[in-house]
Amino acid sequence: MHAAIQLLIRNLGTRDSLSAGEIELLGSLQVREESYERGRTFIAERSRPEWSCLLHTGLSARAVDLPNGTRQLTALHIPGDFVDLHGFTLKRMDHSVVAISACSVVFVRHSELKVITERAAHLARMLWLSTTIDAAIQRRMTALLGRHTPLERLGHLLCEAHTRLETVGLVSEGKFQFPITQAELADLLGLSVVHTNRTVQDLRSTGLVKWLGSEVSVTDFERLCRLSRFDANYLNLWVEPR
Amino acid sequence: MHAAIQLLIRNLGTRDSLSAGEIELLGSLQVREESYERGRTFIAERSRPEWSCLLHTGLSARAVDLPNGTRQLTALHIPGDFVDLHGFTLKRMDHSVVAISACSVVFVRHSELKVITERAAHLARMLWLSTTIDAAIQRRMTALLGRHTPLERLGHLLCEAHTRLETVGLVSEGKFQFPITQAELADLLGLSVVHTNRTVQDLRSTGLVKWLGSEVSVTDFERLCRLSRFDANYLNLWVEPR
DNA sequence: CGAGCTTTTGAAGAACGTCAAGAGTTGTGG
DNA sequence: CCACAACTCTTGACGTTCTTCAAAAGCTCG
Repeated sequence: MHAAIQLLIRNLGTRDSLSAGEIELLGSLQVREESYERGRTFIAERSRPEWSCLLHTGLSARAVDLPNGTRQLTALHIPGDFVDLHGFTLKRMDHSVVAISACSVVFVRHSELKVITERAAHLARMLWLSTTIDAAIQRRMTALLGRHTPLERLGHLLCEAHTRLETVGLVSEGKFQFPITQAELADLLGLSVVHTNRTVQDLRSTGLVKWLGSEVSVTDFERLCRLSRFDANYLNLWVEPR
Repeated sequence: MHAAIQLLIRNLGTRDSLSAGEIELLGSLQVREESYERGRTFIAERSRPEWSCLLHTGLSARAVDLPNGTRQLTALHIPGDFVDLHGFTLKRMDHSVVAISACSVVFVRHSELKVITERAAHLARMLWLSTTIDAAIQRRMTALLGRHTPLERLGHLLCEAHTRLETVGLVSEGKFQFPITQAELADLLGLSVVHTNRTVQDLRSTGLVKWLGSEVSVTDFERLCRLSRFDANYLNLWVEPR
């Protein structure tokens, strides 16, 4: 079984237990693996993919490009995320997907996903759940951009990254790799690069986070959550029949 | 068959054709109808509904309430929207749903939706699609708040409302009912009430829109789209096998 | 070592929020 | 049918936040 599929199983498994048959079915999916260098747009807006992609390693983001040359990154994805499952139902992309760091990505055929909806209803609901959790994350992002200060947005992003990375085993002693430039952060937070830089400095000066190069170390997660008004409820991190 | 279910069929039917059997299945769903006065929160954050709601008449919105007493409205819903289908997979609400105008709402049991996923895979994919289109709308909203001017946000909101209301037959001669206060608009656009008011006046002064009381009349949709950088692609308004 | 990125700093101006108050509108009860 | 209360919309003044522009400093990779 491909390691990316194992991450997906771990990801889904934090929301409901999967049967042996379901795990076997996921393991039997034919996958195509690709690697992309940093900055590469590997799924284009308006394209009609016949495969959905699952992030194996690295960071990727959904991007909405605007006519005036700027862009908004609307979501950040981590290993184990079934990034482009939305494309399975949407057919035509309304956004693009870019590699924030070097990425290794695994593709699954839509035709195989369709079979899952026909023969494995519970597993299909789990994949559906994966897209609705993405939507819940997107809602939180909307609220952050609409009604939160830059410092809260940045802190919230780190709280969320910390929490999600932990579920796939990519946090140790509060530390995790977070290879993203401040220009990309700016596109995520809806700020200018200059103000993003000042916000990063503000956050550093709280002492709750150490951030050197691409390594982030959260030294006081509890207080960072309070500062950022972060509450993990929306991530649905509990096991329950779905 | 309940009129709200007919609206849903019309809504889904703009994305793929439904078979007679699927329509019959939707028509056979047991529904519970409720009416709510303007301003009422009828699904609470953190609640665990066992029913999903479908908007029949009126406007409703998803709301994320913030600790400091403000809120962000993250989505606006119109008749025919299966507003709380997200709750079917999420189980516990990450946001609340409020009536923007007086609303009539129809509820469907999660247990019946579960049966659809087990016995009607294509219809289930259509419901899944409904939630991923919601997610696409949410992405657009995120981009609006992050990288668009207040005038573009407001214009885009009207373009989207116009387009979506048209698919359920609620626009005639460019006119539609849009019963929302400027305070609620402010919570949607991520602005203060004062600035929202000035933005509404800016939009009126373009002459592209007439907006008196709760009636909006778009006098030049094409130019309003260009002003707002609106492109309906993300609404998935074409029929295609899904 | 040097080119090209990334981060950082300063200064000036535009955009947006807040506060305060007046004008208009709607709904209700006498 | 009118009067009043409560909400909604509008305007002005002022302060803060954030962007833009420009440039320097630091870092990375050939």
